[in-house]
Amino acid sequence: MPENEQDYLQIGELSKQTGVAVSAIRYYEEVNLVEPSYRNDSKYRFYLQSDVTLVNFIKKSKGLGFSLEEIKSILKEREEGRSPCPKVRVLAKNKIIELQKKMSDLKKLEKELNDYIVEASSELESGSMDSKICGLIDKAKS
Amino acid sequence: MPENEQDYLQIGELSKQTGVAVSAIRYYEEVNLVEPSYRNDSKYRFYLQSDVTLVNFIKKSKGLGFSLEEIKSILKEREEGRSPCPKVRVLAKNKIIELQKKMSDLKKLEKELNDYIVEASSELESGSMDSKICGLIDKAKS
DNA sequence: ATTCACTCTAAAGTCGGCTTGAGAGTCAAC
DNA sequence: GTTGACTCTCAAGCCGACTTTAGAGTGAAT
Repeated sequence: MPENEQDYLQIGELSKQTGVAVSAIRYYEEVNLVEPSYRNDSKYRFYLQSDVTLVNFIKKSKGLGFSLEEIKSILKEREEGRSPCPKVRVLAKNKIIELQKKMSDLKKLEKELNDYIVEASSELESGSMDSKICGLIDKAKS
Repeated sequence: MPENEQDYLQIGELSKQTGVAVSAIRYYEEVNLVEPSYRNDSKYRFYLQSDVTLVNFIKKSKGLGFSLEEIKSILKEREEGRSPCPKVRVLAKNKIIELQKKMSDLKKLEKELNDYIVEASSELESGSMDSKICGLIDKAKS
């Protein structure tokens, strides 16, 4: 099929160019995320340059918190000729909302801790720090 | 040891009051996170009211993305009499930074998608959408 | 005395996302 | 023609955080 094997990457090269382990790339194939564009007689996988981009896309998306299943569904949409963008945008929006909630919760926790530290050091001065060593845990009502 | 068993919660009650599964609570004991304050002759676990707060703290922290190990280290500091706050603050700060990076990456992705959609629809009008069905993947360079 | 909900332990299973191991084939260089 | 780096498959192992299963004991009510 290929004009010329030099135009293709072997799995090790793809791994090097993306920083994704060979075993992981093989795993992506197992879950139908990345297929080599062909295999030679000795079953060696050969990839296109565009697969570098694809694997990088997977890597990036994973880093943003998408699961391989989510990534797959995006890719499937594209395969089917539909633009994946609306789907990606929904996923991205949800992820952003999720992260925003976490951040605001964390900021609340941080503020509680700051408040506590102030409290604690004034109590330290007045010499009665015994019982509530850290208000933190008692504040975890929710 | 206890004055009165009524003052204590059995594991099912603790589970109900926290919304954390019985099996999960037993697991927390296995990894030294939550110990029952005593056990009766038939090995039943009995917990203090304060363990409700503790389990809720674990639940909350987990929700914020802390691992059980991280939570344990916070709790250990407290046990050792040191105030866990500095540690918690460091962990919280790191978590916030992590989330901020993810959010900014997601926002970048979202923007790329918006840009792409504009591009795509103008290309649609001009009638040449063939090759780059979605710019998304080709933009995943990083 | 029996039913029934609850509890116990120990071990195995689950899920996602891989990695590791074993054993074998491939390929270019010396 | 052998070394060494690379590739292959298939199966098993690993991590965290649990859940599930199996079999047995407990405790209160009927």
